Order: sequence, then C-alpha cells, then structure tokens
Amino acid sequence: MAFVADGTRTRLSAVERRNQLVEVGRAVFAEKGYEAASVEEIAERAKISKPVVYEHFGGKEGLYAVIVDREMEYVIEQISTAIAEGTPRERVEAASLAFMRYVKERPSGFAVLSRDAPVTTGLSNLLAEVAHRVGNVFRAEFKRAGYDARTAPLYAQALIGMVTFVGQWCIDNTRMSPDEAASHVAALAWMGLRHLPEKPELLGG
Amino acid sequence: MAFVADGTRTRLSAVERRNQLVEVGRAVFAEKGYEAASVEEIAERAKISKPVVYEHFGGKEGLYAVIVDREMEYVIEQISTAIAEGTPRERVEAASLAFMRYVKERPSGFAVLSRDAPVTTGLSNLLAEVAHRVGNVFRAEFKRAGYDARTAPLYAQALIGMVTFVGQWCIDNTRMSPDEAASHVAALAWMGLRHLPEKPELLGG
DNA sequence: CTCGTAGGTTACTCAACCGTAGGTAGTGGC
DNA sequence: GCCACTACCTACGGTTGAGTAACCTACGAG
Repeated sequence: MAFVADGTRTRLSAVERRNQLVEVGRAVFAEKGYEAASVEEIAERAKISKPVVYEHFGGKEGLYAVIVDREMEYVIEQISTAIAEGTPRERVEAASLAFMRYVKERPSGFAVLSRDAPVTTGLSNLLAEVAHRVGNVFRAEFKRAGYDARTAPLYAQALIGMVTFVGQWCIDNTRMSPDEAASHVAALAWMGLRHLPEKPELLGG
Repeated sequence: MAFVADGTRTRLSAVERRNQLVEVGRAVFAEKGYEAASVEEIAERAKISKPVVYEHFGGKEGLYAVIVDREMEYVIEQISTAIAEGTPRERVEAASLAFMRYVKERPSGFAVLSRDAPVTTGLSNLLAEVAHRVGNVFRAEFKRAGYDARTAPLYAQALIGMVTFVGQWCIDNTRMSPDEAASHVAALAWMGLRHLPEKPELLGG
C-alpha cells in the first residue's frame, strides 16, 4: 500500500485502490459529514477521476457503508479484546482506555461514527451486547443494588456517552493524554457503578 | 400563534410567521440534518412559498442560526434554573432531570443540537461554565479527592455525554420514563463523583 | 509482436436546490 | 373609497453534485 502523494500518477491494484479510497473517504466524510462530502472531492484527493469510485463501491452510499462497516469492526474488536478478561473493574478500565486510544489514533474514524446518530446508537447497543455476552460486567453490581435487567442498556448508554464526549473533548484539548483521560473516566464510571444505591427514588419536580 | 393545519391559507403576521418557521424548520433540520434539509421543504410544510423564508431569515443559514440560538437559550435556561440552588447532590439530580425532560419534551430541538459537533461542544462548555459560576457544584468533591481544576471540564463533558446518550436512548426506547432515567443517571453520576479515589493511577497497557 | 484485460479518463445528463427579480392580493389608515 | 404597505406568489438563473456512457492506455501472457 504505497500511494504516496509524490505527484506521479501511480497505477494501483484494485485492492490497493479500495484501501486508499476507504482512507481518503473516511477523512472527507469526517471533515464534512455525509451530505456535504462529495464524491468528486474524494476522487480528487485520491488523484483519480470520479468513475473509479463508482467502479469500486457503486456510489457514495456504497463507499460510506464500507467505511462505517470497517470502522465498526475495528472499534468492536478493540473493545472486545480489552473487555475479554479480568475483574469487572479492570474491564471497565480497559474498555475505557481502549476507546480513548482509539479516538486519539483514528480521529477521522471516530468522527464518522459519532457524526450520525443511528450509527452511534447502533454502536452503543452493540457494545452493550458485547459487554453482556463477554462477561456480564455489570451484573454483579446490578444484582447487589437490586436492579432489573431493563436498566442495563441505560448504563451501557451512559458509559458510551461519557467516553464519547470525553474523547471528543480530548481531541479538542490536547492538554490531556488519552490515558489520563481514560483513568478519570474509568474512575468515575466504576465508582458510580460500585456505589449505586438501592433503587434510587424518583425525584420530584 | 395559531397556524393550524386546516388547509385554509391563513395570512399571518410577521412575528407569527417567524415563530412558525422556526418550529417547522426545527422539525426538518432535526429529521434530515442541516445539509440534507431544504428550504423548499420547510416552505412547503409551512404551506408558503420559498421567498417568504428568505424574507424573514435571509436564507438557510440564517434560519438555522436562529433555531440553534433559541434552542440553546432554552436549554441553558432550563439547566440554570434547575442547578440554581440546593446541595451539590440535589443540583446534579435536578440538572439531570431537567435535561431528560427537555429531551422528552422537545425531541426535535434536542436532535438539532446534538446533530452537529460544534454546537454540542459549545453546549457542554457553556454548561460547564454555568455549573462553575452558579455554585461550583463539583468543587467540594474535587478538592476532597485532590484534583486540580484542569480536570473539571473533563467531568463536565462526561456528565453531558451521559445525559445526552441516555436521553437519545430514552427517545428510542419508550419503555422508560425520562424521570426514571434521570434518577439512574443522577445516581450514577453522583456516586461516581462522591467516591472518586485520590488521583487514580494511570493504567498500563 | 499483438491481443486481451484491468485500471483509468473525458465529457456528458439530469436533478436538486439555493437564492432572486419582479409582480400580485389582502388590509389598515384616513 | 383610495392609498400605501405588508404579506405572499410565480418563475427563473446559476451552481453543484450524483451517476453514466464511451473511449483510452499500460502491461503481462503467449
């Protein structure tokens, strides 16, 4: 995969071209969002003409779908690995750390995923699913506090939300390393879970 | 403000028309996002022709700006009021509750705000600012745990992230009331803050 | 050498949509 | 009952951008 920007119009194999287009496309979609991004610009940045994109991906939607798919795959893999073993607390920490590192390492991919709501929701649900299947990380805490299974996805959403927002903040403010941010997030999340009161009463208003 | 959809082409005053267009526009922008939304559709849904929109708001961007501005104003006001007084814990609960209710009551406004990243970031910062000025809600907890002020915005971001994601989840899953969801979020957030360890060590990896 | 094919290009069509020019009808003041 | 003004309309220009048709060219196999 050597599509350096050295001016010379290199002729790439189909696979290489696909990979390049996925990378370039990810960058463009991340910058402008799906609607505002144009196939022309993607082609231009890749130093090819538009029909090539159509040749490989069928169109704008096709390219976008592949990009999102690969990115989801990647994130899920990172988190799944991180969460695979250890005590519940270690899992929370590892997952948080993995996500923050992902955000730092692939900001454009993160931007694409977090830009459209359906994808984000899907990601959250998928992670909740992963968490559930891999080891039921929160079950012990829930059980202790007497919560029913109905609330589990809520807490999963809350965790993803925390990590996502702090991740974005971390990109904007380069003052704090992802690792340090991850520690804070993990601490907040874990301590919150650990000390959940029994059936918090509804609040008046 | 009585622009009922009764078929008859009512002639509205400037103020009424503006209000109507803000509402209709909010709905359309919420559904499609800024780029995909069209002035034509907004005009169509409002049962008027396109130039009217340009007359009142100068263009697509102008209308969008007004919508976002009003929405921000509204949210900030809700949260500010909620967070104005009480113990720190009560403030966290009240803020969480206020936000969840907002999400439930004005889903389209919430969608507009949460759709574009800059606005969301701005909102978070603004809320952090509000929290800071109104009473330094977290200061006591931070001080106890020995954190510096640099980490405060991180926790603000985390809280907004939690509430935002759970809010979205609450819209999609009508199974849980905003009030109940707010209790859970507040409990998680508060317990997390309350039990922050002293300087969580960095995690290996 | 030549021929087939994979990789790439130019040059278009068609539709959507932002924004505007210029004209029309209801309505309040006097 | 006329005047002026406000609200609103039809109809268009110009641009952008998705998607396609038809043609071109490097290059390895035989």
